[in-house]
Formats: sequence, C-alpha cells, structure tokens
Amino acid sequence: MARAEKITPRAQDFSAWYNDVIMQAELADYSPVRGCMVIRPNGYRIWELMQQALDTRFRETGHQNAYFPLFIPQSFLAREAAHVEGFAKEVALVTHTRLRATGKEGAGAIAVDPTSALEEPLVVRPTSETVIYAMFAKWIQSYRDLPLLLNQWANVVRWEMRTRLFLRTTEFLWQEGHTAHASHEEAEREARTILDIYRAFAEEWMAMPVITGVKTERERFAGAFRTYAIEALMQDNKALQAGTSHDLGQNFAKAFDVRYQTASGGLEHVWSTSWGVSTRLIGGLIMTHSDDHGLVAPPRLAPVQVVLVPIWRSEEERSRVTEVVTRARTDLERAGYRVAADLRDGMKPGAKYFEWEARGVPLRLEVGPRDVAAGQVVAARRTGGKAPLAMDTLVGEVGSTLEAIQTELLTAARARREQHSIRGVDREQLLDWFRGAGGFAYGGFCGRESCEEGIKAEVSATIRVLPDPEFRSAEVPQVCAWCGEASITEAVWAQAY
RNA sequence: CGGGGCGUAGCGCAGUCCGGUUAGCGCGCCUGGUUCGGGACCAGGAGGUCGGUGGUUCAAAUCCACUCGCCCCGACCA
Repeated sequence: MARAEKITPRAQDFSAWYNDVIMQAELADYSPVRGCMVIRPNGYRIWELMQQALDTRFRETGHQNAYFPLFIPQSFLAREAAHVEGFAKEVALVTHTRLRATGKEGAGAIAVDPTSALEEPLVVRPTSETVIYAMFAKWIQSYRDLPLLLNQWANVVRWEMRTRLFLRTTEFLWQEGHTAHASHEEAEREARTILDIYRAFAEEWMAMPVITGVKTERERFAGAFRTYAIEALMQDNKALQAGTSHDLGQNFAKAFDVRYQTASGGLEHVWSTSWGVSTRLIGGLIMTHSDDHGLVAPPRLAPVQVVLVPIWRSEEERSRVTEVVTRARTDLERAGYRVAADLRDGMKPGAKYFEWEARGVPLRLEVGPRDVAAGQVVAARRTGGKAPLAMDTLVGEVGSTLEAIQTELLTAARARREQHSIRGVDREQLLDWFRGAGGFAYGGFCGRESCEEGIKAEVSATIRVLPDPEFRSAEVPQVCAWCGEASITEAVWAQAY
C-alpha cells in the first residue's frame, strides 16, 4: 500500500517537486554556504557523462583543453566596458591572504589579518575571457598561430541574489571554450559550429529538444558582438537557456590588444569566440523528463542504465535467482552498460522498485523463481510498461530497449514543447498566453528594445531567441507582436529561468 | 534588497496561542527473528545544547528583545 508520496506532485508545486526529485535521487544537497550546492555522486556521474560526450566532440572539432586560474586581477575585468558592466554586480573578491588567531573562543577565534591586504584585489572568475585574452596576447603573434582553439572545464562564481539547485548556484561547473581566429567569418563559423554541437548534444544525449537562434541585443552576453543560444522548454512551460555561443568580434582582442601579423605583413586584431554549457544542463534534464515518481534519466546519461532486482522466498530460490542476476550483470557490464544488481537483504522488491524509480534508472529487470525457470527476466521501463525478455538474447534486447527509451523521451519532449507553442501571435494573444499556461510564443518583432521591455513589464516574458530558419514559422509574420509596426524578424518569447 | 514561510532526533512534523513531570509521533537507523512477484512485520535498542545570545520568572521549546540561517515568490542573471 503506497505510503504518502515523498515527492510533491508537479501540478501542486513545481519548485517543490523539482527540489524533491533532486533530493530523492540524491543528485545534490544544500551546502553550508547559502546559494552553493554539493553535487552528490549520482548527480556528478551525470555531469561526467555529459563531459565525456561533449569533450569528445570538442576534440573532434580541433579544440584542446587547458586550465586557467581561478583568480583574476580586478583590473582585468575592467578592460572591456560592457563586460565589467555585466559582471560587476556579482563578483566575489579576494582582498586578504591571511587570517590570524585572536586568542578568543569560538567564532571569534580567527579574524582577518589586516596586514595581509592585497595591493590589488583578485576577483574569483565569473568567466575567464579576461585572463585568457591576457594570455592570448602573449601567445599569438602571427596568422600561423591561428586559429587557437581552447576549452577549459572549470568552476566559476557568480554571486546571484537568488539561487536554485543546478539552475543557478553561486558556484557552478561548466565548460568554457575560447577561440581566436584570423577573420570574422571564421569566428562566426566557429560560434555556429559549437551551437550545432550543443544542439546535437541536447537532442541526442539529453533527449531534450531545443530551438536555436540569436539573442537580441538586450539578452546578449556582456562583451559579445553576437550571442547564439539553445533554448529548451521545461515542463512548467518556462524556457531554459541551456547553452550559449558567442561571436565576440574584436571586442576582447582590442581590450587586451591581441594582435597578429597577417601573411601580407599587416597587424590585425584577432576575431574571437567563447561558448559554454554548465551543470545547469542537469537541471534541464530533470525538468524535461522527470515525473511525480522522481527522476527520469535518458539512457545515454543515466548513471545506472539497468538495475537487476532479485525476488525470492526460500534460501534455495535465493541462490538460484542470485546466480542468474549475477550472470546477467556480468554479461551486461561486459557489453558496456552501466548496471546495478540490488542484492540487498531485508528489503522487499517493491521497495527497491520505488527507490530505483526515484533515481531515474531507465530499465529495471526483475528476476524471480518463475523467470529463472522460464529462462527470462521481466523488463520494466521507467517510462511505463513491462515485458518479459529471454535470457538468451538479453544483452541485445536491453540495448534496443534502452535505445527505444532514449528515442521515446525525445519524441515525447518534442511533442510536449509543440503543444505548448503558439505561432503568429498578436498583442492580445501574447498577453493571454502568458497570463495562462505559457510556453513558447512565436511572433513578429520590430527590433526595438522598448517592445521587449513592454512585454516583459506586463507578463515577464522575454525574447529567448530570434529563431534560426528551421525553427521559424511557415508563415512569415508581417508586424511586431507588440507594437503592430513592421516586423523585421520572427521572435520566440517565453518566461524563462 | 523587498514580500511570504520555516528552524524541536538523520528526514518529516506535533507541542508554542494559554510557561509547570523524564519533550513526543511517523519514517529512517542498529540488533535478532520471521518475510520477500509493487513501499513487510514482531521484539529490543541508539539517537535531542528545542537555530543562537540575552532577558522575564520559583520554573522557558513555550513569554520578551536582539540575532543567525534556510526555503519559496519578485527584481538581477546561465
């Protein structure tokens, strides 16, 4: 008999549901420091799998990993005007290098040593453009040094007012790519290449459909010439910016005087890009697929893809069942799957089912005496449905089932997104849409910031992207959804995280 | 920074309004036994500076003042 649910239903309170899913799946926990989070093994495994997939693609496209320091001289941040403006309000500063014992008891036992003040404070990186361009200036002399294609996996700190597990934490993990090129066209191509990688990763690995496009001036990265993004729609109909790729033009090259000699002997500033995805993706994964029973992990990123649960009554049954479970685990592991066999005693199978479901395991294989006798296991999909699988063909069947689940998740998420999208909106529809359930709203846009502001002030929806051609509506909007004047482009509005 | 909520055992809570035995309940945890095809049961057991400081009182989880922290909503942002 089902006990009271440990997970708040989505329909009742989406935020509470989100937190409950994370806690029940043991993905993360709150840290002693406000706004920070501990990523627990289950959550970190997802991140490692994400890293592995992305890193492979970065290498395949010619990028190399490097590591730049956590601390950046405060003055560096000030070099690029828009960049300072963007980050000044959220940087953490290191001003001293020592504490000293005070001789007092308790919390007052140590205090800042005032004699250890740094001459120039250091900022804890909110992003690394500034240090990286300082180094690029040293490393790049000739067109022969270009393109320079670097990436780093790192932590960054942004002192946000309000935080949410994975989606916005004071410290987070990410990947930041930084490249320098000899022409604007090449930098632009790089930014688009990365956007394609992000999109493919979101769809193929996370089973999270995204729309791609360009950010408006208002939403653009501080210091960028142009910002591209992938945007996904969560189950509460709010949009999540899941990755960004910036064409930085020559903004940072000029600020840090990164110049190279051309083949013809001239001296030019490089053209550069930067791009990143973060542990926020895990939040996106959670809010795309999970349900009221807990996490639903897409097979390709599931820390555990298959869990084997034995069922027995007598000791004799136990040993027979355990043997089959152990053998199946070995076979599946050898085939490269991430497998767990839940041999814990003193816990009924049903209790195990609930626990593994909360952890998002895509496929559960139940093995009881009757199955052993029949040479089969019972496969239960996290997304619903049970069917027997023959032991003889288990590895193959598991593989195809996992692939089917992966596909099914993407298809379902895409269908849900389309159900919550509306096209060709006018002002009244836009307001109704966002006063109601919300979602993605496509409409014409005149290009004026005042229109973006107007909508935001009314229903707190912003332009997520000016969509790329393949996401645009069949019918080209003629007028701005807000002001009714001539439209210069289509835009996608949503309330966003 | 504004608004709301909450700090009592690992987790979830009751008790606080109206001060008074040894601070209680559910889940979880430990030991033993019986169980095991969708959240088992019995018996025994461990676990608490009631967020902190100060005050009122014969007596404070409870009243008063101050303070710290967390969660949610908003502004800002990936």
